[in-house]
Amino acid sequence: MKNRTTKKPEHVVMPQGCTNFKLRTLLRRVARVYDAELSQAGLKGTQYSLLSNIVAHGPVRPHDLAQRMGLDASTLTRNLRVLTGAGWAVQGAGADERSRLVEITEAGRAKQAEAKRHWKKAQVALNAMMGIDQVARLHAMIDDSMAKLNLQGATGS
Amino acid sequence: MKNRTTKKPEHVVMPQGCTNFKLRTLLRRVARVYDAELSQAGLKGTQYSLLSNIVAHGPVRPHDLAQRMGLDASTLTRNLRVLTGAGWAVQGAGADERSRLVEITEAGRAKQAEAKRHWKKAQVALNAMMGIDQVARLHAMIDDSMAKLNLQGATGS
DNA sequence: CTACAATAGTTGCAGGTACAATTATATTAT
DNA sequence: ATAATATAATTGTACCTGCAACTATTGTAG
Repeated sequence: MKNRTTKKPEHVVMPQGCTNFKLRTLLRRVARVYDAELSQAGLKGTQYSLLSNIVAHGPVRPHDLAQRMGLDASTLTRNLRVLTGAGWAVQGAGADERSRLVEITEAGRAKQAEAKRHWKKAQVALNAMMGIDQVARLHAMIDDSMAKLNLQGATGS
Repeated sequence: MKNRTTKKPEHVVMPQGCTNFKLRTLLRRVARVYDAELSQAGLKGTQYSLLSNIVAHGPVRPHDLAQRMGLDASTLTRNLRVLTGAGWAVQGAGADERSRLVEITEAGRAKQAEAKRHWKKAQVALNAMMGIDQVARLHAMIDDSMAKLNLQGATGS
């Protein structure tokens, strides 16, 4: 008899389970890989991301930084506090009296460079564990998902 | 002339960017959809997941619950505290003197049932925003990724 | 000029997360 | 039986996260 599974159906199955939970679980698992490696440079994955973003796009206003990273402004305030406390970034005066400008310090630039080597090792390790094709497809899917969600989230007025 | 793109290449592009950061950003965005809806039942997405897991698999040992959900045991201790504090779950004596048994209460069962309607609305909303095929593919990719990561993570000795 | 609205950043609150260390109990080797 | 080891849960510490409310400043309508 013919194998039914070989005839792939156009009608895709309804998604089973909770996207939120699945995503959360995967993030926890993935973050462990990065955190284990980055801890050797004294950083968490979140801190590395923030530091790198400042290196790449600073000097920058907190507001724009939060926007770019998809963070709540209040979260950024606190995450930034860790970096400034370590002397890796500073808050200067902005064009406005109400805004500031976040800048990287020399120590911050050095720390980011050091941590980048560890980040690379973690990324390569993940690529090896998941398969490089799978990682590339995951990235593409995340990018696409973000684009669609941000479209819907924008106030269309 | 022939279209080059129709000849799909075996060599896939190197993944660009940081999987950890991308995943984290997407989770934050997705969690907003669920949390906004679930807040109408007085729950966070994480609490709903935990509550549902206890409903589905309880009575259960904290250790097994943490394992099943991919949570650190210490995290579970604290997350559980929220549910027991609200009277949605209780910790009974386990078979052992060192272990416990987590059980749902009637109030907990009712709350989960109430919250499930909101969860469903959030999931349907996400399906609509991202496209149902995309969500199904994302789920499949997450499941596959988790399987590969957990294989590598297991101590092969 | 003044009331009102928009923008930028912070704080209060509540909770999520994990690693290291600790406490208590149970199992196993000698 | 006792010491060494393994298992289960918790606590200490530090950080991540977002919503609501607040302060301060800037922009705008009257």
